[in-house]
Amino acid sequence: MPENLQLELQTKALLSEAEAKEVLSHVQVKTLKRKEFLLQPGMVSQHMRFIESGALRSYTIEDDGSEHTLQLGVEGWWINDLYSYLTQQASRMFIQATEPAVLSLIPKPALDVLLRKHPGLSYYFLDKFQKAYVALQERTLEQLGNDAKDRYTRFCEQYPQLEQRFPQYMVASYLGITPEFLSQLRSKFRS
Amino acid sequence: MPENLQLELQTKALLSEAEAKEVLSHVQVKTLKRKEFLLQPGMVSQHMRFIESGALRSYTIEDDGSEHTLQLGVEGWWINDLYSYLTQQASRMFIQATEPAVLSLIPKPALDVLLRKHPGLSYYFLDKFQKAYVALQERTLEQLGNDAKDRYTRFCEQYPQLEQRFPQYMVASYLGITPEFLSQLRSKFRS
DNA sequence: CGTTTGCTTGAATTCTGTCAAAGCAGGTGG
DNA sequence: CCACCTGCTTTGACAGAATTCAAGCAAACG
Repeated sequence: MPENLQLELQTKALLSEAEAKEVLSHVQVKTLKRKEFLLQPGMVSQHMRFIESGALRSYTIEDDGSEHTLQLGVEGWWINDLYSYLTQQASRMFIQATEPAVLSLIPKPALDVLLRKHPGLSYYFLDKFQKAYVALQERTLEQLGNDAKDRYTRFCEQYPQLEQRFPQYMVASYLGITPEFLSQLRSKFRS
Repeated sequence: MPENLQLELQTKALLSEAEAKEVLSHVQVKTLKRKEFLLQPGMVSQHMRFIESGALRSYTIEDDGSEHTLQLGVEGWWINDLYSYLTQQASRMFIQATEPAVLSLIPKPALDVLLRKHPGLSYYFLDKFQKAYVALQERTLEQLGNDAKDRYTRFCEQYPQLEQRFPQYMVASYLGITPEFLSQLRSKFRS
């Protein structure tokens, strides 16, 4: 069932087919309908979550009711509240399917054992973690100095898949602007 | 000499005095004059760096010449380009003393060995990494939804030490606004 | 179908950046 | 000790960027 994860493990984590199968033996498959939640505030993230198919986003809701999008993800990506997963503390985020989705979940206890057993897997996740950190740093620097137009064009260059796949208002909330203003930007671009 | 680091190791990493001394035996002390650089683009970060005294900031310079401040730090804090340190790739950042400073440097090879030897030290740095990640995430979310006034007031609440210690234009560049506008905000606050 | 959900548009308003000028130190050299 | 830098801050006028609010429209959904 989790073919994409197996492919990822063999081509990116460089596991043998047997090793990959061993990892997969611990995997639970989870199917989500559109708008269904994978994680909600108060819950503790118990799994590493790989998107086999579909699309999800993680976001917070502030006291004033505004939504802030932290991550958008599609098939082939990992999506999680890393803070909650690593510290086993209550999350403050929502992770919701924006399309019907299928996920492969690796329970944390099982993964902890597997990581010690398979160095390739450790390197893979260490690399993922470092990249997540750097990406966040990049995003912080991006937001510091560029106006909305620049941030939007860079977003489109960097993630052409996402721009078309998610509703505009989610992209807007990822970029930190209002949907109305993003609509204006887009209309300027068309002309 | 590195009394503050010893204190940190014993009270926060919960090392015994003997363990702390062992770590300190690998430490190099580095003294910086005001405006001197600890790291510049192209260099690889070879050490974990603890600020014994003084103040530093890390920042990037974009193609258009604008500066973006990533971190401000004072005595008792760690300062580094974690990306460069972890991956041993060339940095793209400046780290510069904004006041005369004294730092304790732990070379990466020595620290790697020490981490394996002293679980308390591992937990300490793991916790630091996680907190760095979460802080970055918080900052990203902060920038997404709040206007400059709110970001500034939160900054003052969260880091009252920093607000008084660094020139306004650095605080402005940390917050992602112009120094002139920060000046206006401040004058509004006084009245 | 009707309902929901998301997108577009425009006008008024607020927020923030730009530019230029002046003020205010702290440090330096004479 | 003073005069002069130099670097940083303040101020104000203005332009541009972005939000808010309200209305209408289109597509998707059940």
